[in-house]
Amino acid sequence: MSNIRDIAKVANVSVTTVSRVLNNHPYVKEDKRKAVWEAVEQLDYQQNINAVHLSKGKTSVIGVVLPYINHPYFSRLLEGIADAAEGDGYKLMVIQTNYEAEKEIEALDMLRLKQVDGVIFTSRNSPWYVLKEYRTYGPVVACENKLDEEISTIFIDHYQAFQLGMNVLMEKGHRKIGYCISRRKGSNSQKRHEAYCDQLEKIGEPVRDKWIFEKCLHMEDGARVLQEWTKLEDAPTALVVTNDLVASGLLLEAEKMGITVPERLAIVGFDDQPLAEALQITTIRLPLHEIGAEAFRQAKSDQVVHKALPFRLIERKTV
Amino acid sequence: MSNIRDIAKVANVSVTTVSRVLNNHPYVKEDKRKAVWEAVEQLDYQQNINAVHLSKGKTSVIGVVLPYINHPYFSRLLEGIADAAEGDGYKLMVIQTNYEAEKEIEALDMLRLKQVDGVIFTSRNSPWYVLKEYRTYGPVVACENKLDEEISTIFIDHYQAFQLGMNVLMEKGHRKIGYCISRRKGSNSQKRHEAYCDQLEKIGEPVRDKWIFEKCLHMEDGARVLQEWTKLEDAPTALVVTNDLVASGLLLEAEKMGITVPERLAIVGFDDQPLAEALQITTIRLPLHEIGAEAFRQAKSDQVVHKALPFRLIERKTV
DNA sequence: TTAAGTTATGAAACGCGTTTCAGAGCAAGG
DNA sequence: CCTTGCTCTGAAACGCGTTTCATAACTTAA
Repeated sequence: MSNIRDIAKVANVSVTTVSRVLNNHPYVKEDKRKAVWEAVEQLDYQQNINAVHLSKGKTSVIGVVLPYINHPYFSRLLEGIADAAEGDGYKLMVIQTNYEAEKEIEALDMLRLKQVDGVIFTSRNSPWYVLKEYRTYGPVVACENKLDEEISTIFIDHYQAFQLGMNVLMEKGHRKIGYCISRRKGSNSQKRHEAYCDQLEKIGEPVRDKWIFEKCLHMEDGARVLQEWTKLEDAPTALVVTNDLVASGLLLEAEKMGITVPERLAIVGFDDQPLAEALQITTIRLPLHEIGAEAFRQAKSDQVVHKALPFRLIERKTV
Repeated sequence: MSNIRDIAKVANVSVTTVSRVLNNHPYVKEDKRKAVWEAVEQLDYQQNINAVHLSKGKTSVIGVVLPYINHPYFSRLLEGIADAAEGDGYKLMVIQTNYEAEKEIEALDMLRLKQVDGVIFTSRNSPWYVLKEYRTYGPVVACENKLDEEISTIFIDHYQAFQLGMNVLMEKGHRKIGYCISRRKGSNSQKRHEAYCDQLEKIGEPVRDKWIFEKCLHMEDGARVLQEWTKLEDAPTALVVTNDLVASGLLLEAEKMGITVPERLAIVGFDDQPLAEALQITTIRLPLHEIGAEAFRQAKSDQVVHKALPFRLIERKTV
């Protein structure tokens, strides 16, 4: 393996000149330029990018933290990040965490150790202050509604989005409304819960714990919830559901059980994945791709910004 | 930012000793160990991983090439890779290519420049010899049925798997069978095509070009194909379909059009995604997660191995 | 003609952790 | 008492590209 100094010797110039030529800097005479390229050719020179990273103090790599790679919500976000990163000469390092704090720290440590220039949390388990602690090492961005002066955020207003979902149902006369969520802990989930409680209060309905279905993230979870729903003595007539995947599971299981949607059970999903279109699920479209793209832009910048993106209702046939 | 030499000064030892302490090597007296850790604490030392990478000549990062991040086939593969990489202290760099050759080269260049220790091609567009060219820079693995002495491969036998799909249909009396594929060019696709032709020949049926539906990868493509199918004068009675996603699109569109499955059109999918279970699609289960895991193992090893994994038919209600 | 640029080039310092090798000190085996 | 071998430590070399600074040569404006 030859290095830049070998090239310099063969081309009869200094390493500085070699570096200049390789990086297309000005102020190098044409003949030397040529000599350098010939030497590169002759010695089959391969740059060692790790030396560049060490020298420059940056890597043009962004770390992406996501709990589950194989889930359309996160896949779509990741795609948005990747599409934005591509044209910008950035690479992505993905860290699948399963919501384990250690894995999240591992991702943050990549920032601390200068392996990545920034970190994007598509979702998280670790407390907020942990992200802040690592802020000194570089940009950290989160995909949730927080206005922190150190950490950039990109989000949709989950309170309003959930409210919209509730309103659609209420306009159709529903008063007995439940909801599905992946985990209660998440900050986006909490916003949804607040909206849930507030909306119920407006119509004078109590919050019934049995109507809140946790651990709903995948299609199978939807099927499970439907089963639970059938066993409820006092069951809700409508559900606002984590995402389209869970909504699909719910809908398909309902079909199997001969439960008509929306007559006996109305469903509102989130995301507007292709699946929702195919199954004609009424849903709230979230600009996941754009959230990803903006998250990337934030991650490569040292400025702290906060941005909310719009969502909108897609009316189909489950309400 | 302090470095290892600063630590050495403060702790009154050599950099060698500091390095030994930080890496938990033996042969360091307890008092020096302590002095080093105290200095680390005092100076708030942060290792620069790029220096480590440069020095060691490896990064414990594997590059993963995939055409589309946001597709359950590739997501599931990636998940398998990630799960295997996790316990092994490896990180993953993902490159989304959209099947563009340049992007694939970019991924291979990361290997050449020592940014990654190995590269996994979950699918590719570039010709095979290109991968071989880069083999000198490190392990390259492909997820397709090729027995090359330089490049490791992990795959399922797509010829046999497709054959199985055809047989299931033929056993039910189908003779007019078509198929869907993402792109004809891929080597896995070609195996399927061979199987298709061979099986048709066995029953004396011709290969009808109109019964081969290309560019089928997503759910929407399934809906499109169903529409095309309805317009065919002489239409097949059964389709072997790219994957469960396309099969779902097909099935749901059929339902909308009032076309009964499997009576008027039988469908066999591939993968066995949760969606296939939910929609009761007969499919051929591919061990995608395990393919990913094995691909990772191959990518971190310099030995060239070839491995085929088993598949199996999951009979449900679309045949 | 002189001061002020502009072009061109290289020495040396910088970023930083790992590893080899040489050597010192000490204990166990013969 | 001597040899062998293990414990412990540090100097120096290694991996390698970038960048600053000094300098030289040549223009151009005044």
